[in-house]
Amino acid sequence: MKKKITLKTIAKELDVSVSTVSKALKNSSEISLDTREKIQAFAQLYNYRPNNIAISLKNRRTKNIGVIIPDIVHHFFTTVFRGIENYANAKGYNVIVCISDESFDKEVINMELLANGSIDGYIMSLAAETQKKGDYSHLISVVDQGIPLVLFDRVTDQIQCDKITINDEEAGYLATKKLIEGGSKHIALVMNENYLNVDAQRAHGYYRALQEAGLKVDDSMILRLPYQFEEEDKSVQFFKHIVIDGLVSVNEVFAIRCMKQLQQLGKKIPEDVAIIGFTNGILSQMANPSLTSVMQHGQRMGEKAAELLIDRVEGQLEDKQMPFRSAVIQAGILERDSTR
Amino acid sequence: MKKKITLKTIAKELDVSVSTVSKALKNSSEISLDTREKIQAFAQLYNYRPNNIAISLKNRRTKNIGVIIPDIVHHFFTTVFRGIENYANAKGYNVIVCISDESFDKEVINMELLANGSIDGYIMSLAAETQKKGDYSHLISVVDQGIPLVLFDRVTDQIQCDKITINDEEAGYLATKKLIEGGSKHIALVMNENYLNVDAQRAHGYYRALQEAGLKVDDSMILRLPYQFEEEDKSVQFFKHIVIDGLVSVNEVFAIRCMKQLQQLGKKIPEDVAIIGFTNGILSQMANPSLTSVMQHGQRMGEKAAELLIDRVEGQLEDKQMPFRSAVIQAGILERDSTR
DNA sequence: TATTAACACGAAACCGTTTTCGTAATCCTA
DNA sequence: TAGGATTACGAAAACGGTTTCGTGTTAATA
Repeated sequence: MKKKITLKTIAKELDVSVSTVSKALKNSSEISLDTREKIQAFAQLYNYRPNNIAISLKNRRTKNIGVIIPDIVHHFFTTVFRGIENYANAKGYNVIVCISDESFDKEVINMELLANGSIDGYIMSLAAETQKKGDYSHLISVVDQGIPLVLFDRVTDQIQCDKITINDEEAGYLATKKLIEGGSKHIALVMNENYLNVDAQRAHGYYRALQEAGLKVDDSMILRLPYQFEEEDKSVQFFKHIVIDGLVSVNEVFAIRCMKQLQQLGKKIPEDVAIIGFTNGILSQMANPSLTSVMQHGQRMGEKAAELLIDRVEGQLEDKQMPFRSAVIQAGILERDSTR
Repeated sequence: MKKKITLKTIAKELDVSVSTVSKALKNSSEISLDTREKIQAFAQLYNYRPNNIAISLKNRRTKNIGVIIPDIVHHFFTTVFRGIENYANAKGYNVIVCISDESFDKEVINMELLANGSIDGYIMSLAAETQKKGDYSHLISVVDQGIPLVLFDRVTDQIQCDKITINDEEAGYLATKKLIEGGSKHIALVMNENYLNVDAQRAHGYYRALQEAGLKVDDSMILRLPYQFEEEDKSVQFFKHIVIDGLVSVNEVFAIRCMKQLQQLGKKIPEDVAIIGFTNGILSQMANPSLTSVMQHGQRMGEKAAELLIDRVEGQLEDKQMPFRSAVIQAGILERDSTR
């Protein structure tokens, strides 16, 4: 087992000072070519790599970014994460991930865990519980300390920071309009039983489209589901009692779950009921019939989030004053076989 | 914006030495009760938190673990990751994730990125390209340096380290046997076109089950697919030319893809063709009919991997000599509606 | 030949902790 | 009251780098 090699080791071995070694390895012209070559050769031979931690301490920055997301087993977050990782790695940053599991407490603990110098900034999407509770003190504290923070998808007005979302209201509107254009008149909306700002936005769009088309807006057409699948699902009762010919879902999981139940009730998709979901994941692709869905461009969102964060982190180094930015990614509809 | 507060700040403010502050905050009896209380109160008031980086440098350990996986948009890896994160966080460790994207070069770069003190150890699953290439020098180098390494799922005999897998051969055997017991006689096997040790193991099990049942083993019954979906899929031709009544797939994505194509050819599942897949993900649950599958217990695997790694990291601190361990998680079959 | 400039390198401070060791001041004991 | 023991704290080294500022030696200039 090889021992770790440090500047000190090299210095001792070559009988020069630590500073000389450091400079030589940076190819500083302050050091004679002879010495430089000798030191570099030695370092190469023993495969010297500077200790990141020491450099972090010295520079007061880690080149790590912290990502806190509600869930990882979820196609949308997974694609966002891939985007973040992509961009960050290209810029020489590492990504530390924590999962809040939709829990407020876990979110707070995770932020604490990363707070003390482990990272240069956060990228987050709020836990459902946090949004419900409306308690953002942990975020405020971070922002107060001047630690860069980027919020994506599940954002809040309560915090002043960089944000990145899709145009949820409009996407909800367009999705609903798509069904209306296909001839649907009784359109259900399926959303999370927990309050989420994105769901609320999408619901606005849904309402707007209905009103514009002169269709009746009726709260009994709204189905709220838990994210975890339960056997005696509320949706079973819902579909038995409510007659619909269209369905908008705020995510693909609910859409597919509902599609299956409608099929079991003998409905044909899209002939009897047209369905459109959010999140264009593997589930949407593989469903039978495949699901028309709103593309959220998760990867692009992740890349943009990382870009905003790293911009700010590096801006801070030069004492640059930057206003907070809000980027909006335009969602698009990918038409497949579940709509007409 | 609040300035960062350090031991030095406190020391200066309270007119004591840094060492006194440090000890007082650890409640050392070396410091008088009076002074201790004063310092603790001050620290509390200004919300002092020790700098993790400085502690890492001092302790020569980071409490970070590096995870390198081929893909994150993949249910199995995602659940393993959740298990790792779970266990690690509970032990006070952070998780840094890198994605190799099945590429050898990226794997090497990612390892390098984390190599120099950023983490206390690695948890990895090999990229397809790495397994194909058979070049493990980057892993050898890590092991040589005495950095703990745990390999999961996609492992190799070439490296001496802790490993964790499922009983792939047997799972392949049982899956195939399940179809045979359901009456299937012409069973296809679908696997990745890239070489993966897990696929090879599962294929062994498949062969063994066929032989045991006296069924013909025929390489034309093996379909190799790219992980990325392509429109003019090889499988189309395959299913047109080969008559089958059973299908074993090494993952759920291939299984669902094939199921859909068979359905389009007018086959009934499971009456005409029974299907069983690996990876019990959301896709399997939501498919129509739902997919019988081999549960890989990804989360448990992740937890176990983290346990092995942290054990070794902390064992190293006490100079404990530990033999390398290989844990095997028993896979199980979850029967749903795609088999008879 | 005296003065200065250029060159090549080292000492030391610094980043924020922890920890060992030393030492004044007080206390107890014989 | 001299002696050792105890208490309460500080100085300094260490972790592994970077960087500023000297400084001794040689080379160039007047």
